[in-house]
Amino acid sequence: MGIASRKEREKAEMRRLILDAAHDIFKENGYDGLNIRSIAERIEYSPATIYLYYKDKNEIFFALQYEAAAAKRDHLLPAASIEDPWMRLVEFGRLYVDFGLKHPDWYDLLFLTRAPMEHIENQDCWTLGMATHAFFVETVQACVDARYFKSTDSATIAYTLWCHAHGLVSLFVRERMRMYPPEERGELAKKSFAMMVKMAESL
Amino acid sequence: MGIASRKEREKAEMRRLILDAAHDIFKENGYDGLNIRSIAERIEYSPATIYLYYKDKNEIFFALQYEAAAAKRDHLLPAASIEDPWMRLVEFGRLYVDFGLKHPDWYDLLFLTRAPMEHIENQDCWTLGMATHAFFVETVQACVDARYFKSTDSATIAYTLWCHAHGLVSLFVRERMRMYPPEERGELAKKSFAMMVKMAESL
DNA sequence: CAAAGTTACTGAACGCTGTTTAGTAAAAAC
DNA sequence: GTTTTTACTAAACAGCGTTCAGTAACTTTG
Repeated sequence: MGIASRKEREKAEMRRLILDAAHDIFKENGYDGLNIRSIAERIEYSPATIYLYYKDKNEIFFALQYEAAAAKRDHLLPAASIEDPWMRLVEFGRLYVDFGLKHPDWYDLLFLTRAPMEHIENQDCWTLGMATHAFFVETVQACVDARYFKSTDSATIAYTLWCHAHGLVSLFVRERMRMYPPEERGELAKKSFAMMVKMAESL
Repeated sequence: MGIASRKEREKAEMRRLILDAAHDIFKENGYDGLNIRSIAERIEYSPATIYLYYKDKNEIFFALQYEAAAAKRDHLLPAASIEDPWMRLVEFGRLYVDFGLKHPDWYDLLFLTRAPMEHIENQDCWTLGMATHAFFVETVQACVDARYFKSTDSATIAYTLWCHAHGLVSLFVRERMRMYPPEERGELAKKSFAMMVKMAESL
């Protein structure tokens, strides 16, 4: 029992060690700088060893995505405690955009990476993301229930708001805003968010 | 003179040959399937020959981006002839989303690829994209001038509309809509676009 | 405690990328 | 006809994800 459980613990520790290294490298050098050999070098093991703990690079990628999803959830958490559904929705949106602009690499990992989406539905990161998304949709539904909107199509409302926020962050993250001077971009994002809130009020 | 100009012509033809091959491979196998060796094989030259006509893969990538930008411009062209600025704006938006959903690979190439953005401002594809973007902003301005909106901040209006359209297409292209059944996605996109139009009317 | 069996790890390789270099054969210039 | 320039390629390099045979340490067994 003792030895078996120690082995199990060591296995988990090693997986953690690998993931932490991957995490650090990703933060320092982005997705492109992250490769098996760089992880191996950092933890002072051979590249082959990585494969004894993770099936392939995708598995590490999914684990990283989970970290990002958890960070996003934590970032949005303060909004959850706001009583008024409309205020909660606005703050949720503000924090969503804030997360994207503050952590472009993580937002990228979560929403803009092409990577291995094949079976992402079965991954923890997807489950976690879904929970956050469900909370968002529920908040919109709460607004509908409280007659904050004329429209009652909460699904479309939620989706439309998400499209705007996601588009806003995506244009930032993938640097498609070069037609606007860098110093104006933040202001423009704020104005656009405010405009969207205003528009939603008269929805 | 004769020989020099023939050589020049042959050089241009070869560049065209390479680009067409790259274009076909991209359409068939996506960005990931596109590599120097596959281009070389298709045109029946050695990989090294490619480098006599294009500095590196990025240069081919930029040329492809230009093709995509041209295809997008052509797709949006029908909107340009609509007299009424508001009708023109709505049709422009509709066609923009339509282009993204019909040609996800090209939209990806234009707006979602991480790739070499360093000096894209100097590239033809950027210039072309800017022209299209300028037309869009001008249309919004025309709407403002014709008092279609209460707000007069045309820059923010244009940006907000773009964010929504871009977000909508991006979520499709990068497959982040798996929480919605496939058969509902198209309908949801349509509803969301209609909602955004409605919201813009009361802007 | 020693022998046998199992586990953890690695060096070296494979096949795939983008890219460079040295060399060759044909075309052009003289 | 000789020399120079051009067009092209085979082979290699470095870096990637991944696999495999082999080794050394640890665990179990007698």
